[in-house]
Amino acid sequence: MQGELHIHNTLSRKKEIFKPINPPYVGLYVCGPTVYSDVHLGNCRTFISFDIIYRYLDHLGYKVRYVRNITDAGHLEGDSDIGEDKISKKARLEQMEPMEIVQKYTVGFHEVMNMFNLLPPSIEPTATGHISEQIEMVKEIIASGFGYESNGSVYFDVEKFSRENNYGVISGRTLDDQLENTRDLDGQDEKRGRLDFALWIAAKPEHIMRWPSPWGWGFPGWHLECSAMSTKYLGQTFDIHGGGMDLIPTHHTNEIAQSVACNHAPPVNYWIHTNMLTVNGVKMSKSLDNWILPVELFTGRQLAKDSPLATPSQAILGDKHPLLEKGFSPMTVRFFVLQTHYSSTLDFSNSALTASEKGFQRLMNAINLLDKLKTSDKTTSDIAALEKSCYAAMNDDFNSPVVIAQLFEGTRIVNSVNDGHETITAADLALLKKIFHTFTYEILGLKNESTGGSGNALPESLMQLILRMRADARTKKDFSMSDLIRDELAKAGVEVKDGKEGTSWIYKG
RNA sequence: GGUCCUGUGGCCGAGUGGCUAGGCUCAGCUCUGCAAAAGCUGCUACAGCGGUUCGAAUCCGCUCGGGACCUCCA
Repeated sequence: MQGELHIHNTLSRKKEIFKPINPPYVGLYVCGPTVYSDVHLGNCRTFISFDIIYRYLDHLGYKVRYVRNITDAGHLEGDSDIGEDKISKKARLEQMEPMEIVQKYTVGFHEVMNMFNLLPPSIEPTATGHISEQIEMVKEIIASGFGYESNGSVYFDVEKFSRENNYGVISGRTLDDQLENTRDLDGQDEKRGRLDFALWIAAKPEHIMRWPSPWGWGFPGWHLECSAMSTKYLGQTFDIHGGGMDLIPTHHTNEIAQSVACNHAPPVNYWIHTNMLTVNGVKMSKSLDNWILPVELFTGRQLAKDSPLATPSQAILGDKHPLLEKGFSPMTVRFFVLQTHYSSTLDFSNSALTASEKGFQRLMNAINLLDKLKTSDKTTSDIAALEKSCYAAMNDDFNSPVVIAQLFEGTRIVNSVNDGHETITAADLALLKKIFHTFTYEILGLKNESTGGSGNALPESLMQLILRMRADARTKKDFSMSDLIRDELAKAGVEVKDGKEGTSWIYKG
């Protein structure tokens, strides 16, 4: 009824018709954050993108098991497999237990996801909670001949794997190309091949985060957790795996190799990768100094240097942020993100955010008007066609910008009916309401932040009183009084809108 | 250096062979005590050069610009 869903698959670099392995069940795995620092806006962009993918699959009636991991161990600092665990390092620097670091940033992550109105995943497994599964997987890989031990660490033999498998199946790169263009890294004596990566890493006694294994005390390699946990919860081959496109050449390449070596089956049917968020055309990343934290974006101010906790509710704010002219609400940011397709780079700028803020308010105003529209015996616009266009857009690889364009067509209809330029039947109005609610709230996951018109009883009755006094003043041509009321309300964040049917108001904050 | 992606109107941003995307800005009009809101109208673009085609922003080639990955990164 809603047509076929097409998904751009990184493996084929083409849009393919989505066919689940075991309908109506769908397995969806997304690489989650490493909780050693705050999530920045670029991370949020990816998770927002997969939130609408999850929501739309759910809307289509699929029973989705959405797994998004928390990486709380095994992610190395530096550019080789001999560095320090990022969480251990942060714990040492902040003089905290590693699990305190993990807890602190996990709580912050959840709070931000909540502000952006993301649905929680079905399962949110942690790497440290699945050490034994990872050890079992390493054993399997060694047994299949693709892993080898060296001084208490275990490495994956990429060249051997490549003889029978396409190691670069997802990156599109050949082994020769990768061998030629890989830097020589220090301290790799333990590895047989320069592309080999760590499955298990031996830890020195002073290392805080370490676990016993058949190869001695150590901790798992970064790529292993996703293979182990996706296999455990979604099976050896599952439907969709997602993540940022910067994960393709290393993390996902190695993840596929491990899974194939262990399970002898391709792990994933559809790979979805989101593009990067840029600032002035350059990727926002943790290593560059151009990142913006959600709490900074919401307030327009910089996080104070001595802010103890990075959860938005506990943050201490300092001066105005150099990249921000003002603060933008979470839903404005979410709307801004969804106005670009997930596969395109999204460039951050104040003017683009401001444009989205106004557009989003216009959309919300139209939704607020829906309940006040008068119906007649004829509809002048094709509402059914609008619904069809919305589904067509979502089915075309989750094209949220086009869905939004359709919702603005709906906005135009609502406003025209409200102005008396167009008419709508009761049945079509019901359909129009359904379209707005389904796509704006349910699928795009937006919510109305402003409380205007019909909201709480007390502010509503107070506002009606004030607006009646203003109307009286206007009737008596006491315009200095009516304008004073309007201007003072504006200062308080309340915008009054005079229409043919009287005056309405909205709180803009 | 290698691999890949990309260049759309004042700004953001869809669109992969023919049919006005959309948002924001700006100008005019309608409505209005004025303003705002809303509606209508206008500004009608596809980096440059060449090729394929009846027809290209869309396919191919070259040139120029931007970016990503190759090292931790969503």
